[in-house]
Amino acid sequence: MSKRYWLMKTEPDVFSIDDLKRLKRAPWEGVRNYQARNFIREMEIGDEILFYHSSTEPPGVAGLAKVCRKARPDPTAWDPKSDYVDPKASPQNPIWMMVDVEFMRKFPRVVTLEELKRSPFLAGMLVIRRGMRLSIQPVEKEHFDFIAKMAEKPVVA
DNA sequence: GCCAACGTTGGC
DNA sequence: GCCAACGTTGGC
Repeated sequence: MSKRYWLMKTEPDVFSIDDLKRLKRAPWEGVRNYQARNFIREMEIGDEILFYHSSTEPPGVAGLAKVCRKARPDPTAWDPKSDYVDPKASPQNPIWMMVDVEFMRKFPRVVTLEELKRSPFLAGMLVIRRGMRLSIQPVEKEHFDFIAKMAEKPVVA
């Protein structure tokens, strides 16, 4: 199975690229959407991730990470103290899964959602679609590479 | 803070 | 199984 590419959204107030840089590796907890969960199941070690900051100003891709541990049950689903608790989940029926992710790098600048929308090359990316709330999305390698390059260049006005 | 878009829930 | 009501996401 060849390497795949993903975009993963997080609110930086909750978990940011700086948090991952400090921790080096971390479990990606709290995914509570079936479509996103199914993508988590497909992830392989070494898959690369666009680390996307949402609900912040500006929203955009803040850096890169990679999958460093395959999917396993997300124990926060049955932790009553967790914000992500789901009464239907239990150790016998975990429902929700998580992978561990490893820091690769923080971009010298955020590649903003606005820039992604403006780039003809990136037309068709899921993240720029109106109403797209999916927190984990597959990404084309060409788009992934292009965004990594954008991060190294100044914003085109 | 607003609200469009979408997912989930639950009555029927 | 339909679909209205409700809750959440996340850009703006």
